[in-house]
Amino acid sequence: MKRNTHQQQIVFNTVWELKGKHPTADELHEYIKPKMPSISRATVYRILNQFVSEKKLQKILVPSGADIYDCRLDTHLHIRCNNCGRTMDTDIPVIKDFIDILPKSPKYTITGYDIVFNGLCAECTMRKAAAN
Amino acid sequence: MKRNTHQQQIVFNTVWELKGKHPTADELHEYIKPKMPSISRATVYRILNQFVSEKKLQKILVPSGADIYDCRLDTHLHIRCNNCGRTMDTDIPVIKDFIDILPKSPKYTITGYDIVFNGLCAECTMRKAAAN
DNA sequence: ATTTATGCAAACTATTTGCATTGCC
DNA sequence: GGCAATGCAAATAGTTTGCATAAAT
Repeated sequence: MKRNTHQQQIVFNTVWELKGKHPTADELHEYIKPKMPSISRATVYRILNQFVSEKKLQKILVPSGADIYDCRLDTHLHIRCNNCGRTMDTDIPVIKDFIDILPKSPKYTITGYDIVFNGLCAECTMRKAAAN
Repeated sequence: MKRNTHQQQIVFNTVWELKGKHPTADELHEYIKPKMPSISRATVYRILNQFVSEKKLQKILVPSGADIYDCRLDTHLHIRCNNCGRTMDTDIPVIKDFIDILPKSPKYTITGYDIVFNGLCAECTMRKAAAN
C-alpha cells in the first residue's frame, strides 16, 4: 500500500511553490534542504519520478541539461534562454494537438514529441531591447 | 595552425560511413577501435565537437540520451523509437523554416529549436503492422 | 623544432540503485 | 509489526578536462 510521507508532501508542495521557475531535481533538493536537512537527493529524484508516472507533475526533458519539473500538467512549449540559462514557459499555442498539423505519414507512428525552443526568454528579450 | 590527424580523418569518415545510423560518440568510438585500437574516447568526443563547431557535422540533442551525430547538415526532424531505441530520420517537412509558422510574439527571441518525436520508427511500424 | 592534438585518468553532471534502516499505516 | 519509503554511498551514463607525451607541419 502506498504511503504518505513528509518528504513526498514537501517535494510536491515545493514544485507548486516554484511554479513557473521550472526547477531541476537538484535545485529542488537544495531548496528543500534548509526546511528538511535530512532529505536526500535520491529521495527527491525518486519522489519526482513517482509523481510524474502518476501524472501529478510534468517532467520536461531539456536537451543537454537537467530535466525540469512543472506543476502544470497541460502540454505547453518552453524556451531555453541562451542568456540567463533558464528554461521558461512560452505561450506559443500548441494548436490543440501539435501532432495533428504534421503531414500524415503511414511510415511512422508518432505518439509524442519533445520540443524546446532556443533563444532569449521574455525577460532577456526585454532587457536587450532596453539596451538599444 | 590546425593540424590534420589520422584520428580526425577516421572519425569524419566513419560518421559518413554510418550515414542514417545516427551514432553516438561512444558508438563511433567502439566502431573505430578495431581499425585504430589506440584511439581514445576523449579524442572522439573532442574531434566531434570540433567538426560540429566548424559546421562540418551536425549534432542532434536527444532528450535523456546520448547526443547523436549526422553527416547531414540540413535541418531535418527525428523520431526516437520506443521499440528499437534508435533515433531515425523522418521526412516530415520542416516547412522551409519551422519558426516562421509560429505565431509571432515580440516577447521571446526564438532562434532555433530542438525537436525529437517519439513513437515507432518506420521499420518498427511496419513490423507491428505485419504482426496484425 | 615547435606546438597542436592525442591518450590516459580523473573529474564532472545528471540520475539511478542496492541495501540497511526508518517510520507510516 | 510488516513492508513501503528513506538515506547513504556507490554505480552508472554521458561528457569534459588537466597534463604529460606523441606527432603533424
